[in-house]
Amino acid sequence: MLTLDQQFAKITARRVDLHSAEELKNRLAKAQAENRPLRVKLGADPSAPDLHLGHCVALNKLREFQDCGHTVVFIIGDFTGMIGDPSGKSATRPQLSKEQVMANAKSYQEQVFKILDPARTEVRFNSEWFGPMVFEKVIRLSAHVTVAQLLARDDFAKRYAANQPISLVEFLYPLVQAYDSVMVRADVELGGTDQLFNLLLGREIQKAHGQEPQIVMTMPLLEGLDGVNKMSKSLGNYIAVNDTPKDIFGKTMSVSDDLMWRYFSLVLCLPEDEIAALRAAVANGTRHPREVKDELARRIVAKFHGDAAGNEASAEFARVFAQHELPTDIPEVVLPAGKIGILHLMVKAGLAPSTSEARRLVQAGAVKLGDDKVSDFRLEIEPADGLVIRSGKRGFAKIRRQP
RNA sequence: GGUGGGGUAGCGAAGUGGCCAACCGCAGCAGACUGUAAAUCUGCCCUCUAUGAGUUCGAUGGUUCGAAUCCAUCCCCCACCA
Repeated sequence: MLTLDQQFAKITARRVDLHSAEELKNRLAKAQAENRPLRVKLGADPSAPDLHLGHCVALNKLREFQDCGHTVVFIIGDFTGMIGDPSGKSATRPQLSKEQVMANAKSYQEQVFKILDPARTEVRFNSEWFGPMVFEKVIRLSAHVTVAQLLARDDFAKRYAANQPISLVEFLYPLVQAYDSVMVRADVELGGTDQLFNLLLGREIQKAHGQEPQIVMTMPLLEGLDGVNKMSKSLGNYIAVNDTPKDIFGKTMSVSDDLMWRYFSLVLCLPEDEIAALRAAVANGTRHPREVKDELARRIVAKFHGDAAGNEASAEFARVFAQHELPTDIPEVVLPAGKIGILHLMVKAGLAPSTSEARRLVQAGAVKLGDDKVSDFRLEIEPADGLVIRSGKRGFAKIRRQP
């Protein structure tokens, strides 16, 4: 059992904002005195069931709360998901059917429990309270915020200044999220730094409902594979928790050296002093950055697929990219007898989306048949069984002749 | 309701009768360099039965030898004023 100070230290590690440290200490003490766990809330949008490492930053934190004995209240925003954004302006808020929402929620839970402890998690759907809500209540709720307050939110402020549209729906969503906190009686709410406004609004709305305001804590946003933007599905710079070990490993290896420390901290929750030691080792040349990154990648794979998968992915990676050997699992293309043009062969093998693209690849010198570089895109071959075509560094296909 | 500004390839953004498959930037892909790094440099970046052809510039119809560009109708978006 951790002391209150130990709990506090664990819980507040890596955070950005905390409102307020004082309140959190008091609340932790009170919880212990009353022998009840804190209720720690996290909201999830049910439109995108692809959980990635960016989401893990907050999930890891929730897990730390659980390890201290607290309860996570995981809210699935099915109500808002089913409304969507009727103005059609937001790609992140498509309108979803009940079935879709349920399906997404299910896969959400499967993914979330790779990190969270199901025994200490309460899953709630916000349609439970928003479904039956009457309009009068909505209006009363909206009376708690002013337009100026909303416009103070960073992204709204920017868009407003740039004459970009902001729909009323978007104005309403922070209120929805805030009211969730009231309904689940949240003690703490967690989010990325971009959520700060919404989380703080939760405090106001709770106070208005006679509740003690939740403690608000924000976590850093993890940069994605491009090293600049926050990791997100729409930018395609993400590592999904459901990616194959091979993909997780490969993508992690492409993270820049500068950024990898953040992955150690935010994804693996490695203590700061250990990270500092690793950095020092790399800086003074005792350890090679590639090797350290290999360890990072191995551990991330292990987190989701187990240690064995991590080691395997590492070995496979070394074999294919360091020693330039063929991977063990090359997809096969089944071909009938007869000649085939190289471009069509590539499209058929899934190495290029169109013959135009295949031609570009050939002209760029990216294509190899066996060990020979293909220099003429008009090349026609009589494909041999077992012949390997390569496209770039990571495209492989093996020919299989139809008998 | 009024006024003004818009809708161009994944995104942003030029082009306002032929030189336009459409400048440029970002993203993406490949090559070089490497540690599959990152950064940098170079090339590519609608499709195809491919030194040619086909389909693109909100939609439809029209003018013209020729339209992303002109005209008509329609659809959609944005800001400002009320």
